[in-house]
Amino acid sequence: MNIPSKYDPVSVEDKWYAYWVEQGFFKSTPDDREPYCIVIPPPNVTGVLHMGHMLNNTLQDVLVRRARMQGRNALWVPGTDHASIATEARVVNMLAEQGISKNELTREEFLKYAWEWKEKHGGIILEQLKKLGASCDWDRTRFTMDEALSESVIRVFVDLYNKGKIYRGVRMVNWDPRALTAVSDEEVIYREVKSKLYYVRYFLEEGEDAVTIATTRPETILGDTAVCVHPEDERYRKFHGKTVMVPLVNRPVPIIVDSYVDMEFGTGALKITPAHDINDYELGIKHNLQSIDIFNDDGTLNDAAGLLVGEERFRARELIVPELDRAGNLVKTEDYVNKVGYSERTDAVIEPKLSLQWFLEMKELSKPALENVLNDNIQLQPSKFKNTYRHWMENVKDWCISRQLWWGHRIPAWYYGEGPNDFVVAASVEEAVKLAREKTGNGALTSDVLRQDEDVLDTWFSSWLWPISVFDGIRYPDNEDINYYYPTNDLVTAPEILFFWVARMIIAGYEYRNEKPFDTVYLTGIVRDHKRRKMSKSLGNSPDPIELMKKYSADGVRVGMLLCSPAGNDLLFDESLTEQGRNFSNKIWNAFRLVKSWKVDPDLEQPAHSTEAIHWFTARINRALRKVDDQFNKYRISDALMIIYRLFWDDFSSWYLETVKPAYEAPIDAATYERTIGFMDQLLHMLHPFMPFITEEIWQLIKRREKGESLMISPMPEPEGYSRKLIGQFEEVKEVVTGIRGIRKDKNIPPREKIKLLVRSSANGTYHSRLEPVILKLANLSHTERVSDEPADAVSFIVKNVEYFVPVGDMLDRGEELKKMEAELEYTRGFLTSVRKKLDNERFVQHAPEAIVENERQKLADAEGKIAVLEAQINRLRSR
RNA sequence: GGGAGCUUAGCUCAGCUGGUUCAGAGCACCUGCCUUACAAGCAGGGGGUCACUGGUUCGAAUCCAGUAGUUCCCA
Repeated sequence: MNIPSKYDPVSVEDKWYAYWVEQGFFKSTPDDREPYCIVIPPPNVTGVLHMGHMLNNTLQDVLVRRARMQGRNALWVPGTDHASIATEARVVNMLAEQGISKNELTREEFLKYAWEWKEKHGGIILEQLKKLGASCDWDRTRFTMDEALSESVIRVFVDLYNKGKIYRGVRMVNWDPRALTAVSDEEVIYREVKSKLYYVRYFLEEGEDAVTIATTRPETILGDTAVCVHPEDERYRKFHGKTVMVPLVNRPVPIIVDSYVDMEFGTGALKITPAHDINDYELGIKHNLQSIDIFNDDGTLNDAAGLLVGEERFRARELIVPELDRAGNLVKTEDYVNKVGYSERTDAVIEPKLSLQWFLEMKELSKPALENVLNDNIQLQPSKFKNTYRHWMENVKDWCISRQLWWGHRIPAWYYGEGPNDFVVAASVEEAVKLAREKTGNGALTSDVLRQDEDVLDTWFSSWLWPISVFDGIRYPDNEDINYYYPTNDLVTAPEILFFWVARMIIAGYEYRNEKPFDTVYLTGIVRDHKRRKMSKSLGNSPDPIELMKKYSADGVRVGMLLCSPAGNDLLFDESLTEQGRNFSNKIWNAFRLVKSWKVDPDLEQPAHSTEAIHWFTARINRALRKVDDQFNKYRISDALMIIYRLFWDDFSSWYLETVKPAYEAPIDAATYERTIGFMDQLLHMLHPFMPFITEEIWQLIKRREKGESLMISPMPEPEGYSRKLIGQFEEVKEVVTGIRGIRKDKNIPPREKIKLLVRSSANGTYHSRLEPVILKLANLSHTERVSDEPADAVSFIVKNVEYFVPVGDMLDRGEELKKMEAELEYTRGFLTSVRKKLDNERFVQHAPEAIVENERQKLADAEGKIAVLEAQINRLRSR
């Protein structure tokens, strides 16, 4: 077999992915095994793969592949969400390019375009995930607007409404004047902008006195209904209870007193516009103030403003300033930097606006969701997010679930009149007619008079059901799938959506299944560039994942992502990481090539060094298996990978293979060969969840495999007991070998030149002669000799309590040797002193645990022994 | 403005309930090697007052308080 010296991932990846799909290895149906289930955080149907998805989905694939190999019935459910605002914006833009305006279209016509767009572009991201190796059960792909899922959403809405949890009300919402819709708090992005602070004088109704306020939004003065000061602010004590006149419109408004006001900010006096500021709104309710809405939906001023009617809000700001100046109200203007909210979708400045929306009451619903995270029934990884979660849940606000859009789940409310309560909520028009007849007492009422609400539901109002609705558990709460897979096991997602998705799924889980939706939430970091900037399209600092995979292979990119991704910490992505991943692939490939190149001679005896290396590596691999288990239990995927990385690269390649490797073109004994193949097999298993492609390729090549066999469904090795002592002894061997190599390098003794090693070990010394063959092989020694005296002209080093000497003849530099030894002597003496100090301290001996004290005594003895040896050596060198 | 977190090697991070020579890993760096698996590599090596100040303790990177810097969440 001709195996190329460089691994070529391109053909390999497509080949094995196709094979896995064709063999149905990703599929899962309920059976009597223990299930392991992940539901994908559904990416936007408008989305294309970015680095955040890469990280997130790599992690999910690692978890699900590992669980599958551990014998669990593993299912990863893929899908997308409909992304109401993003998709609608996308479709509106596309239509605009064709010269079609949305308001020329009927709802039905628009939706037809939207569905066409979805069919054409909606699956891109899922196709891209296949390149990454994602082992999703594609037959179970779901979309939040699939019939079953849509019906579930509507049912839930009706149910919550009937439970009195959903209400319709006027509230302050984040209004996007360009998209003409309310957006949720989470869809508002705050940015610092340079603006101005205007100081404006409000004259008292009676007398000449005035109160000066500072505002960034002078145009809203027209909607002012109070001025507020702090109760303890001496400057304004005399104004309590007085009335001031709103500038320009001369409306008398009260001066109210509230400790909400920040005395340090501006002048310490605050103008109150309940209709256009959320804090003012709350103060308005508290103090029973009038609320005057001066804006139209598109952000222009309306009749209620009284002035500048029809002007756009920012134009109005420019216009009102000179007016205020002319009227003698403007005191001064200052430059000021403040944070302004922008719509995530349209980038329009968000206008706080009172509007009639649908809300879900959260207080009661969220109780079990809070409780079960705090008591770790649901675990957040890392747990630091518990604090944040609690903070949010304890202050949870009602959820505005309506959006003024067409793309999405249309609100199932049906109006039959103009009154505020002239509506019914029902899953179908037939049901609505029935309810409306009951409610009105008009038995002749027909569907003709019913008008369905024009708005749709927030996208999260469908994705909060995701872990249930992908199994159709809302419509059929007792079906086989939901009973088997729910609650799911791990959810992997970004902390950014902890509240508006994760928390809400937990809420829905308890409400509709009376059970958590998942055991553990693994929160990933945010992918940033090496300058800590978030990766974004507009900055152009995000590599294209598909290109990256072409360049470094899917396995390489997976490893690169994982190497830098401790849970919950941001990861600073750099291409050098994927390069490291690719290099690792190549390392694995070459180890495979080496093993594969060996010719077995069945008559050959197993050399002692191989026997010992096999014992050692068996212990080593079992220790690694145990450590990996431990890291996975703690969701430290990055560390788990690093353990395997080092196991393969250092222990297996640099130590084990170098020990058992036969001389060039010499054959290997059968026993060693078999064990080596066995180790390779175990290592491939351990690596597979991280690097599925290269491991499958090698696994298929290393032995003859039958059709239908695959590493991905082959059981993961389980850790067995191992000898810690053996590992420790081998560590000493490594030190000896390294010591000899160091001397070779120092003295320019070529690696190929055989040298001898002299060993001096006292009776209680720990020279492990059983492992000597390993030293002979790795250090390329002719032989070793036990000595009792110090040999002349030799460079020495000490490992544990054994002295080693490499004779170097006249190459010995006495001065240098002395210096080295004296330095070591000095260090050891210092060490001894610190140990003595501890042991001389009676309180230490009394208070510290016996094991610790005993250990200090051992350290003392070791150090004393070492000092004696060093002193003797130094004297010897000096006397020559 | 309220809350949470972080600060350990040039970079990114481990370091659990204080105690094994506890100051670590990976990458980067330096030196020598194209040694017939691998230069995408091999061998060897240097590098940190654990942000600062104080406290608790026989003992602190680890616990407590304060200070500085920094990030995130909420408003």
